[in-house]
Amino acid sequence: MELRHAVLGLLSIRPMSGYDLGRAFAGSVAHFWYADQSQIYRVLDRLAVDGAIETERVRQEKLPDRLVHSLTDAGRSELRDWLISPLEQDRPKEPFLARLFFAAALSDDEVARLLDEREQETRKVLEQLRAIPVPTGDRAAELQAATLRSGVAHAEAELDWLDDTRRRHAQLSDRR
Amino acid sequence: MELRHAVLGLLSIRPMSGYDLGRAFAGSVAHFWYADQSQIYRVLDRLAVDGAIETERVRQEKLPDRLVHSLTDAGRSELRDWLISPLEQDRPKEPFLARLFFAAALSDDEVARLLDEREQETRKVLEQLRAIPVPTGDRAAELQAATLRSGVAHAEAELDWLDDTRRRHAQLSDRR
DNA sequence: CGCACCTATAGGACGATACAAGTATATGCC
DNA sequence: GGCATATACTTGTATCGTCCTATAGGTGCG
Repeated sequence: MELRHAVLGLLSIRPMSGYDLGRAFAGSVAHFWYADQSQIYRVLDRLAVDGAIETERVRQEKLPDRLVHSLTDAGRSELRDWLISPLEQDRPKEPFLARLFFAAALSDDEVARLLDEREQETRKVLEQLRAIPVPTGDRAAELQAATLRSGVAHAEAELDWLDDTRRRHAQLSDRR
Repeated sequence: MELRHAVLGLLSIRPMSGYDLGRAFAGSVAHFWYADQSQIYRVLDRLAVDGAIETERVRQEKLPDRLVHSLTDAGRSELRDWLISPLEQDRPKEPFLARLFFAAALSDDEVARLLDEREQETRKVLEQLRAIPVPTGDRAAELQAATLRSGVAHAEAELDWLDDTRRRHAQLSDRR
């Protein structure tokens, strides 16, 4: 049900086509939400059936028509209800941490490689976050900017932790 | 497919019943993996069919029999292959950040409440992490302890970010 | 006895998801 | 024309995940 809310949220900002939504999930909200293309359209179908959105076909020159979706009052109301509802229960699934937890079967080199790979990914995420234009100007923009700062803070914490973990792991290797 | 790997990982530590696995997912690995009870048994069934585990019925006094599952060579090999395979692509789904991103429709109080609730959850997570006994003694234990330290580092980063975000939000409210 | 809780395992129904494949139009290049 | 890329939308299918339900045995309490 959660992609539904993310889509409602994006449509609250402005009316969008499925393709626009796909681009948003690949860009401006990629730091906190991923969505698969086929899922996006499925969610839109359901939202339309439920009366949460309405759809207008917009013709374009030299490009295929777009189906532009906008929130209905019901959709806006549903979004608001979700925003003020209790936070979801945290149900972590962290493959990297799982790998590290069970990594005793690996050699020191293999563990070091795992940590290196994680660092590379983390630095890449940090770059991507820094490439997202920071919204400015009003309260909505500030709230959006806060999500980017969260991403940066967590990536930086991860890099610090990686340094620490590498140091500890190296000491353990030396002692063995 | 990822719960499968987590189960293989746990069984690499020692043979366990489905119930034991359930307790591990609620306890010693809760900080990085959640698993639903019914999924656990389903995964075990599949692992057995695939030859990755073998199962022994163990009788107990005053308690029901247990079905204790242990890794086969194939299962151990599968786990190892996963551990050294490339890291999974990060596909975030962060309901809290989504809520914050789309929170312009909320009042200042409602936003503040959202941040408060997030803080409470984060403090709870921190407590839970601190309640997990820190494994010590060997390399495997150190790797496991590293995952706990990651959890703590991220929770602390989150609390810092919350302070900062609250401050910024308060300033914005004052200016409005 | 019923209830609560624990140990222990299993399945149903439904929705969500990942990954793959498909359709259509347009432009540019070989 | 075929291929690549972009814009735009759609569907198939197997698996996964959630939440609910069920079974069985044991202990302790009112």
